[in-house]
Amino acid sequence: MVTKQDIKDTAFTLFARKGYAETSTEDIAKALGLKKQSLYSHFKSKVAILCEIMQDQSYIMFAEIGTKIKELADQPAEILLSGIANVYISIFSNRNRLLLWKRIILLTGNDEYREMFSEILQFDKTLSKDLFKILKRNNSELSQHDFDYFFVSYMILIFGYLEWMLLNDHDDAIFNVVWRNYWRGAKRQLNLG
Amino acid sequence: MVTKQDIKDTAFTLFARKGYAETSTEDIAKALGLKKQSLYSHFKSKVAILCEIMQDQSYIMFAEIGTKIKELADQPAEILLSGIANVYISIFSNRNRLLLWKRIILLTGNDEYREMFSEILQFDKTLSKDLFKILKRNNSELSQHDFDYFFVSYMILIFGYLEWMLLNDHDDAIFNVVWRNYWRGAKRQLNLG
DNA sequence: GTCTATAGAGGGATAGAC
DNA sequence: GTCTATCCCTCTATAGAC
Repeated sequence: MVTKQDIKDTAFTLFARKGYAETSTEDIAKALGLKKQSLYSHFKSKVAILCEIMQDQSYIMFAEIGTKIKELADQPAEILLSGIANVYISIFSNRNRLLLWKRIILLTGNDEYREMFSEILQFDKTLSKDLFKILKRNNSELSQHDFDYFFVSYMILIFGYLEWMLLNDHDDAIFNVVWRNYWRGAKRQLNLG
Repeated sequence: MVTKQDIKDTAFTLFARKGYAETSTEDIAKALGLKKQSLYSHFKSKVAILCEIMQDQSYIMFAEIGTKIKELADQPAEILLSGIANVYISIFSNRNRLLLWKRIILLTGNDEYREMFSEILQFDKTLSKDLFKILKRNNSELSQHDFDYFFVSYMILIFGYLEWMLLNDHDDAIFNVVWRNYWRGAKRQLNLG
């Protein structure tokens, strides 16, 4: 017997590799040894499968990053920030997860799906607020303005590295070099250098 | 009368905003005031439209970056490298162009399209070779190994910023800050600092 | 929960008149 | 070069038997 989770796992892989529109309900069912009609006992529509998958995925991401922030809140800024960057990398070392997130970002370019995933993609707003509070604690001179500029370059580093991981495998040595060079500039933005 | 270029322009916009699979030949024809069957006098298939569009787009990109490299080959490294980064940004300030390129990268995750666009996406290999030659000219101590590490971080900066532009508009002030911080670390990688 | 049957819409593409 | 007519296929989804 096929469970809801089985369907989500299989659809996750297919949506990630082929794309949502390019994956038919028949593709999903076939991979599970089912007829496509049987999926409708578990989900009311195809898009409902994608929605549940993305809810699970965003929950995982929010939880992992939230945990790491709590764990490192009292550490020096570099430890905290490189720690969070490494959580992003560890989460998206799962190639299918990386592909699916990239696809979801582009789905929101389509009116039909814009509302559906916009909330999930706003996580950086939450992260920005949390980080500012923590960094301000150890450095009361830090202005919102300076932090905002820093945060953009921090996101660019992370998303740039994730983009690179689309075409290359993650490589700790490379990321460490990239991080060290990045941090040399960033710590000045945070008035730490 | 509708020209081939009209069809490419309209399809370009629709493919970029909705996605290739999500755009039907009828969508394209309707936007042009045509019946979908009329497109087949100009193109032999739907995918042929996408291929021609991407050939045009890659030609534009290769030409603009190639021209800038020649123009700045004798300038100091920072002028050359920030100049090329700015050409990328200027090219992809066209939001539809940025969306379409991101979609093409993901299309190659689909077996059906892998071969079709893999060549276009290898441009960074050419760029890497050209830049190494130029930088080596002014700094004969530069090793391939050091350059490779530098080049990864350079691509991460550019692609990270393009990713950021997906969700925000380009902002010269922000890019300049990001670039300055980046360059502080990068010039050491190139033994210039 | 899985199946068969089927609805009903929309997809890409071709033939041939004008 | 654009049209109408048409083909054949695939798609999502529902109804109802087991």
